[in-house]
Amino acid sequence: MTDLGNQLLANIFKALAHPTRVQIVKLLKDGPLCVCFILPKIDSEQSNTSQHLSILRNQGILDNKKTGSKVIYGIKSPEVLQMIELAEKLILKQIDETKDSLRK
Amino acid sequence: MTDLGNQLLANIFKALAHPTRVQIVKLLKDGPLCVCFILPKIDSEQSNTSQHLSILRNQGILDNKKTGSKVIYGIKSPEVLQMIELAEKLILKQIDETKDSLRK
DNA sequence: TTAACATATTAGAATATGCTAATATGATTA
DNA sequence: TAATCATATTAGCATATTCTAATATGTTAA
Repeated sequence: MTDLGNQLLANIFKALAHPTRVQIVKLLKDGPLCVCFILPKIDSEQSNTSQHLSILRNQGILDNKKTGSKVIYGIKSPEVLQMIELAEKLILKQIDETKDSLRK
Repeated sequence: MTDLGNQLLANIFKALAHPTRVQIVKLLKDGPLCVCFILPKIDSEQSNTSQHLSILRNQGILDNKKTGSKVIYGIKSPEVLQMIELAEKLILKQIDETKDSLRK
């Protein structure tokens, strides 16, 4: 693919390259949630969590809708869930390898 | 998953969060290659490319073996190829949406 | 054994990212 | 309309990442 394509791909990975953002995506895996529900699950300031939500939204990973004064975020690109599953699989394999190499 | 798990997941995404590193992984998709083959494909300094290879190796995404003075890098965790494919699918959908919204 | 080759490592400057604290915006309630 | 609630935005500091230039290490060839 082109340089531009690799940059776009890197941008997607960058959006997921933070533990808080991974946590947010996983929180939303079963459906959209109010920010007011997300905030207390996340161990950081309201403004910081809002910034992370905004990064995920700007990359087209999440979308949101306003209802009154509340805002509901949801997953717009379900591919990210599969990407996270693959990364989990990769990590589990690495852990198994490490265990094996300790045993012998 | 735990906080630790989200950090490990984020580390995998971080390893892919650079266009040069995406390009390297894609170069290796059909099999291992010599650094001497990779270097001229990548538009940056030798030392910089070496640093990117090292980041991918440290995250368990690539592995390498020495043969004489040459070094061969290959994909150790093929899950990353599927992760890139999913990210590509996501981007293509976004582009289609953008085209649609321009039309109407 | 010296020179050349292939790759890795290091230091440090430039840039990007993440965080906090403060403030802004917009909806709801009193 | 004033006060409060829910969320977003901004500024600026702290930290992390990226790049270049220089140098180191190990291997092969003369």
